[in-house]
Amino acid sequence: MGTRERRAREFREREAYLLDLATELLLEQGQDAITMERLAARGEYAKGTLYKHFTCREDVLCALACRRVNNIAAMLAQALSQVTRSRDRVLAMFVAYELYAAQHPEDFRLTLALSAGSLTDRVSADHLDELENARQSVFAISKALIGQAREEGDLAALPVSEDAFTFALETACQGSYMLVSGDPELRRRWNLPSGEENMHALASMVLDGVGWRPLSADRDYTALAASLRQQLAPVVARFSMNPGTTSAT
Amino acid sequence: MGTRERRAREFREREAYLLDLATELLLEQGQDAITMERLAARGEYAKGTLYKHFTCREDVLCALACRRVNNIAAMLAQALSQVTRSRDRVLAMFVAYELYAAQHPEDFRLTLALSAGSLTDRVSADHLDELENARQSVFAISKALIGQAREEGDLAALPVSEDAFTFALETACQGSYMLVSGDPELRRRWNLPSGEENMHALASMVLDGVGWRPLSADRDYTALAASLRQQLAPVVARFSMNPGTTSAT
DNA sequence: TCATTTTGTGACGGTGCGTCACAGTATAGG
DNA sequence: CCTATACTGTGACGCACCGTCACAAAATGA
Repeated sequence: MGTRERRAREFREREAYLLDLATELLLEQGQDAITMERLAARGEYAKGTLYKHFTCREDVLCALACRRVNNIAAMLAQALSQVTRSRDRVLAMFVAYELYAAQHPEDFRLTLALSAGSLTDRVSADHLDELENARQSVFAISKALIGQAREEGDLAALPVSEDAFTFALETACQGSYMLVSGDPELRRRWNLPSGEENMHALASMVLDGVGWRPLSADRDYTALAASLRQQLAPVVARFSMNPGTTSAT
Repeated sequence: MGTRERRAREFREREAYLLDLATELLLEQGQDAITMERLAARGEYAKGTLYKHFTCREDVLCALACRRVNNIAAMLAQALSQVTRSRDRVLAMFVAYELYAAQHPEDFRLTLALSAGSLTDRVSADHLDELENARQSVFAISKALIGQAREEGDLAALPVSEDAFTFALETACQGSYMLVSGDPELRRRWNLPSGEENMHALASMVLDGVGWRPLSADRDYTALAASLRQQLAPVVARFSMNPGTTSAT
């Protein structure tokens, strides 16, 4: 009698169910609406049961963020498969990020909220680990791109370690979306042609600065970005935020 | 009889007093400790009075952030006055930011928390405006540097508008500190030589990429950064977070 | 069938928010 | 100096949410 296994499975399924509920709340009313109270009221389990899965409210947000980050990683992987040359792929990554951010501003809000409070204290070690792993898988994508570029001879020397460069790329990307999504008016105030254009310009500068070939002088990345935007829109849209996307089956 | 004026002055003084209290709470117990409840309990005014000044809790955080941003702007201005050449000054700005971030991690937390929730709804228009102005004054510093570089012929052409470039610089800087201060373990996991070194490397890449002279090949910015770090430490420390720093007198 | 273990519950004490009717105090006019 | 009026300050109140815990219900297996 596999009682043990069945119990474990049911537990996982219920967690997925609860996270689906949380996702609904997030989409309908924003992250502040994700409360233990409402989760219990809307779903079929009482508050006490919720605390069998999550140590606290932040733990729910953390688990939710984890799903999202995994989803982003999958989305990026798919987007990158559309082009071949390493620098084109970097651009594809930026474009995909941008499209995703436009479709799911709440995702970034979630990330910010988690960064703002100190997680480590109250969140369960399990969910924290899971989130960290998910983040690693996103970073791994950038890192693989750098590896590819070096192999193919498009990127000769780096002034810093590959890890540090990976980190810098991600950092710049997320920082930009933070400012933009944090205050939608910011873009207007600063006469930024558009969030996208700005990001690509920054990316161009960094990549040119580091000598990642073909340099922007040798290839029309603006045009490429435009066409990628067309091409990737449906791909990104497929990774929407509807509940269950990343649930176990 | 300047009754009107006196009242207005007293009002401003009380607001400063309340923000001093909030700062104490922030320093002692973190931003979650800043509640209307405790502010009223610790200070000499009742809750109802607090709501004469602030529309809600977030409004307090907003006003507090405003003070901080102004303080950072002042600090940066001072730091930049230590060197003359434009690109050196950019480096000084990065170093100053870094030193400040190390000394006041709570500042960044505050910024993140404000970006995570939608301010515009509940925060008073006054405080929001003030915060926006404060931010502008920080951006203005970066922008002035770009102006200087162009005037002096150290920066020929930009692939984007000056505003966009300014924005990109700030963005990258803040994004990095977000990731680092959000999760102190991140640095360790990624074998980042150090947060500073990483930031400077990124800055170097961007500045080289955009052709801001002298290029890093022509000048030892690593050594300059190290010496700036020594030189600026006491300057930055002077702009500490003790209450009243930015109060009206 | 029933003792035992596991799972699920929701009432409870506590904290914090934002409001509002009222108490207290200053101002100015008589 | 007194009083009517306007302004300022208050804290109790209703509400929402958190996280806990003693107990109820159900599943297990002997």
